[in-house]
Amino acid sequence: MRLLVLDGNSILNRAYYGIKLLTTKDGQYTNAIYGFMTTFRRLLDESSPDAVAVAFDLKAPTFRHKAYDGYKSNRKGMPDELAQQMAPLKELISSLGYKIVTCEGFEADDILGTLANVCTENGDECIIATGDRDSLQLVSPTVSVRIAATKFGKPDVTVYDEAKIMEVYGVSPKQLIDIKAIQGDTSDCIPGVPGIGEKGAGDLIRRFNDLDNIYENLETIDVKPGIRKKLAEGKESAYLSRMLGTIRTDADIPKEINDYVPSECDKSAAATIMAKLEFFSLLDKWGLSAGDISHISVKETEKDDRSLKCIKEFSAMQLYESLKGKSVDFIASCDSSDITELKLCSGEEVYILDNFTADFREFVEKFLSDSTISKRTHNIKPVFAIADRYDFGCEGVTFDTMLAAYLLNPNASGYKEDMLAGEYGVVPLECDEKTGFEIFVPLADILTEEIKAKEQQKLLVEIEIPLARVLASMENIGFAVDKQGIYEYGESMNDDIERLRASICSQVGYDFNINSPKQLGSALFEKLMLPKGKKTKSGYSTSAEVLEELRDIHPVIDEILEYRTLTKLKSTYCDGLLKAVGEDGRIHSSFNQTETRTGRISSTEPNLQNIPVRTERGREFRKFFKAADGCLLADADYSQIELRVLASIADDKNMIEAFANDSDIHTSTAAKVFGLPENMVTSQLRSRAKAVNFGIVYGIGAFSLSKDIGVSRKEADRYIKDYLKLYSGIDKYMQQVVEDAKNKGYVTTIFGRRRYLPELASSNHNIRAFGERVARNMPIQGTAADIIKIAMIKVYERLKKENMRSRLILQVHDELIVEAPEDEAEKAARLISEEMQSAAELAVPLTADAGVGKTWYEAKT
DNA sequence: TGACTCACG
DNA sequence: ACGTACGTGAGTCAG
Repeated sequence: MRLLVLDGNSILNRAYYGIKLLTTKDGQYTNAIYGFMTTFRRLLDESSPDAVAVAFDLKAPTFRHKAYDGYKSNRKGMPDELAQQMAPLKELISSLGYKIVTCEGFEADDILGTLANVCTENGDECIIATGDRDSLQLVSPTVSVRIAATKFGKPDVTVYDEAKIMEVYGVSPKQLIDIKAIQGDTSDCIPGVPGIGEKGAGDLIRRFNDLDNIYENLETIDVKPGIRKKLAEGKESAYLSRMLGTIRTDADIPKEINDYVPSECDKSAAATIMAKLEFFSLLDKWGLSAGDISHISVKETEKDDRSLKCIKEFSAMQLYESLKGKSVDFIASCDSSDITELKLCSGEEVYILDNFTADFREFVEKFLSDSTISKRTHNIKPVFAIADRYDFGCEGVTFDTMLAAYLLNPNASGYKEDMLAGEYGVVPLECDEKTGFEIFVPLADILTEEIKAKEQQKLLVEIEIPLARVLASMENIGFAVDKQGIYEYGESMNDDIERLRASICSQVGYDFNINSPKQLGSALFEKLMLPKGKKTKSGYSTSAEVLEELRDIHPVIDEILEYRTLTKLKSTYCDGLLKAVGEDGRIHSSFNQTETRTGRISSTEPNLQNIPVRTERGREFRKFFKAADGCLLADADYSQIELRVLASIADDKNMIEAFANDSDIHTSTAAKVFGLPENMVTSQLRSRAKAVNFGIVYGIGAFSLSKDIGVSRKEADRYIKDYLKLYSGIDKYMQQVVEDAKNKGYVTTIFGRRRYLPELASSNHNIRAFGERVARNMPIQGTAADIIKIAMIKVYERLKKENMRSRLILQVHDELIVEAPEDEAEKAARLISEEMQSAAELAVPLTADAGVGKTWYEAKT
């Protein structure tokens, strides 16, 4: 038999400190449970035990030896964020079928010791898993210890058997107790022999075997007089320490291994707990699925007495007539280009229509385009896309559970319906058939209430839902590219890349893969012995930032940077984009509306929001992004939208005035901060002021600012102080927003978009500091995101209203691109910048600069 | 699959 | 004493 014994407290503790704080949206902390479960899973997979025991302290702190009151008295109690994770974890472990073991008067350690002892006696194999090195003393021929740590959020396990302990410590497991008896352990309040530490203690035991032998022969052993004296004086303490440091093996717990064989997993209970904890990614790893999540258990009292009934016999067109003016929920199944099935729910009646239904096409078009029918669904964008493609309307959409759930909590990892149902405690309706509505209807009802309660109705109905239509249209239209041009550009780089590769390898002295940070690191820092800068988790950093420092030291560095630039351009942009060109010669990126925590949209497959621009060579690439034949591109971007939003939110007199006067904000800032007239501001001073302005938006620290602009930390600190004195409204706002966030647990944009900040409650300084920066940044970045979303909707609607053939095709956070027939292009450019400027009324004017050109390169001003 | 690097706002 | 700016996505390596 093989028994796996976990030290629950210790592993939970390691997980807590190793993983950034996570919470569910109700504020239940979950990071330690998550880390524990990942480690647990890994231990099970690695050791395939026949039996498993999870040991916990009964209550913390317990006293192992009443005789010594000081024991563990200086151990801090567990932080509350950790303590409240204990109960759900135990529940989860039990529901998965594993035994939890506790024992009055004994710590988890002692349970480990007792079970290890049982196994040693019976000849069973025992694997102890803990985060605590104390347990290494339990190792025997049949007992091994796995030290489980959570490093950077990942489980990490080191196996210790007798040989490994000998290799690391040079002693047997039992001798570890004697080393500790001399060395002591402040965290456990074990005094040891004062004046002798790790090195001395190890040395003594390695040479003289054990504590008894040392004291029996104290006068004759070969040690320095000072050590002998300390040993003599510390004798009593040493023996006390040995007693304290010895793990007990007599806990009163079941000693039959068969008692620990896992019982069957209660799938429904386990999946439901995981859903409540929002651990959807764990379901699969524990052999569970979303289908196991029980929706019943949550709020029995609020059970809905509605029930649904599937209507089989009906005529599609009569049904359509009867739905006019009603509220209808629908679930559309789509293939790559069309709706294949449409399920409807009106009141308590459910209808299912598909390709075999008579008049299916006609019904779909009439139903979707009828604005008198108020519609709710989950994920409306693909439906808008189909309606757009076949040019029938899709009107009357009043609610989207996916978009609503995103607004309620943009931190979630996903927005699938069954996940949401688990999260929001949905109780399914009674239904004579599984249709999806038994979950969807109550979910939509709950989310509707939540959205109202949080006053996000307008955000949903006036921004996100209309935006989905715009995004669908942008995806359908795509961006025309010069495929041949991209290909030739890529081919033309091959020779340069090969030349650089050969030159770099010859300078290093051997062939290696320059793309591998590991191989490059050893080439630079071991072969060429260049001074190493920052380290990463797995070796030397070879980032551009580090290499930049080495530029003057070795000529190969420039070539590596050049090589990196070229291969990046080739693989990500040439090869990557070519793969994404559709049969129509256009790139149809996807725009994700529920991805970012700030409210921005993101672009994937391919990402068109990171096409190079900062260097001329990269910017050339935009020459391949072109307007269709007979068309031009009109491009407009906001000028300093984030700083304008900041000036407005913070209501800062000085900054508002600067924008009102249409000053160059960075020059104006420099002039004021450095006390010069504007015409005396050098480009260096301007660029420093610009860096401070950026830093302020990001939540700033003096260290990062100094690194960014290459001044001393002290000087950077001065800049920030002067800046905040000058812009005192911003100073006040930055303090206020963090305080509010700590009180409320979230921050908001001026349009009511929220982001929850569990990080602010962390006891870890770094995590908390991160939360504070986010609190300062999100209202700014998020409000800017809201504004451009409004602008996109306005541009889309206005183009339609004016019967123009120009179409919005891309958004890059503060920039919009429209493809316009040549004769409309100038008008389109004016129209975009007008709509962008009037998208929101701030305390400062919004400005947007527009340009027109055949390619993106030309159009961008 | 995660780490690293680097492209963008 | 610690670690170091906000928000993304993609390609590559290596375990």
